[in-house]
Amino acid sequence: MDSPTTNTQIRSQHLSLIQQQVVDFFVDGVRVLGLPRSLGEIYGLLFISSVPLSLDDLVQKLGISKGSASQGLRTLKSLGALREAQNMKDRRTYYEPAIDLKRLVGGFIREQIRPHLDSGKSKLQQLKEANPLTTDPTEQAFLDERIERLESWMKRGGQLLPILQKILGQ
Amino acid sequence: MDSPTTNTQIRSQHLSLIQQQVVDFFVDGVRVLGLPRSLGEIYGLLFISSVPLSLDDLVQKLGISKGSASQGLRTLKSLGALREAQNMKDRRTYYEPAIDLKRLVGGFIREQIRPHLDSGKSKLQQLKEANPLTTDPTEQAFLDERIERLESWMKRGGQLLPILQKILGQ
DNA sequence: CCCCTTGTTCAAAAAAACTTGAACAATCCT
DNA sequence: AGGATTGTTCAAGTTTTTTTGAACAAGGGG
Repeated sequence: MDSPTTNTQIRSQHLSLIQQQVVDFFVDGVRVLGLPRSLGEIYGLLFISSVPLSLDDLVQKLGISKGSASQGLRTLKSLGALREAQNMKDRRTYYEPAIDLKRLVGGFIREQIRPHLDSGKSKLQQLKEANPLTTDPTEQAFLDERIERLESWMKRGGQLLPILQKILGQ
Repeated sequence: MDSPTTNTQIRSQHLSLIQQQVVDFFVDGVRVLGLPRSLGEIYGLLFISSVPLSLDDLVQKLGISKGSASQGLRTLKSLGALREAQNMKDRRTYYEPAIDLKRLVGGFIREQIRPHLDSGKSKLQQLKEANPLTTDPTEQAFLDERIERLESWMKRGGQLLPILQKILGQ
C-alpha cells in the first residue's frame, strides 16, 4: 500500500554503485510480489554477481544477519530462484540465481499463488454448502447469483495461470 | 509470506454466517494482492449485500472504526471497485460493489501495478546510465548482459498487462 | 445563524511482518 | 574424539503497516 518511491536505505558499504542499484531494483520488485526485502537483496546481489556467492558473502556484502540470509536462501530455493553451484575449494555452498523467467514465474505461481487459489476454492465450496435456504426467495436468488459469480472468478483465475506461464516462459 | 490457512478472527456479531464467510473470502483475497484487510472486509460485505450500504452500515456491521471505513472506501473508489448509489431518502452516501472483473482488474493494474512497473523502468534507466565502464571487459560484458535481461523482463511485463486485462475482462 | 448529521484527517496505538543473534545441530578435518 | 567451520532455528527485538478515535470540515435544515 505504499508508493513506489518509498526509499530503500543503504545498509552496506560493501557494494558498488551498480550492485546497490540492482539490489534496490529487486527490493522494489519483491515488495510488489509481497515478499520480504531480504529476498530482494539476496536475489539482486546474486543476479549481478558474475561469481556464485556463499551465505557469508551475502551476510558481509549486504550487511544482513546470518539468520536472514539463511531463511532468505531457503525461500528463494523453494521458489526455484537459485541454483547451488558446485563448491570446489571449500565446503561452503555457493549460490547462483536462476535467471530464466519461466522458472521464476513457475516457482512463484506454485508457491505463492496456487495455494491461495486452492484455499479460495475450498472456502467457496464450504460457502456453497453453508448457503442456508432460509432467506426469502429474492434474497436467495441474489445470494446464489453472487456465489456463482465468485465461482466464475475462481475458475477464470485457474485458467489464467497456465496462460501466464506460457506467455512469460519464453 | 504467511500461509493461506492463517486465520481471520471474527470482529463482529452482526453478520450472518454467509456474510461472514464471504467477508473472510475477500479478506484472504485482498491479502494476496497486498491490500489491507479492511478493504477485503468492506468489499466483501458490499459484495454479498443486496442493498447498497452506507459508511455507518459498514462501521456497525463489520465492527471497524469510522476512520478505517472512510479510508477503505476511498481506496476502493480509486480502484474503481465501487459505485455510489444515488441516495434517495437521507443524505448519506450508499455504496455498491463494482462486480465486473474487467473493471476490477483494470483498476488494480492501473493503481497498483503500473506505478511499480514505471518506477522499475526508470530505475533501470538510471542504472544503465550509471553503468561505469570501469571494470574489466569480461565483467563488463557480464553486467551488460544482465542489464539487458532486466530490460527484457520489464518489456515483457509491460506487454503482459493488456493481455491480462483481455483475458480477465469477459 | 446554530446545531446536527455525515464524512475526513492524522497522530498515536495496535497489530503484523521481518530481522536479529545466540544457541544449537551437522559435518568435516586432524 | 576434539575443535573448527558452516548453516539452521526460533524467541525476542525492531520496523513497517494498519487501525483507531478524537478533532475537525462541510453542509444541510430548522
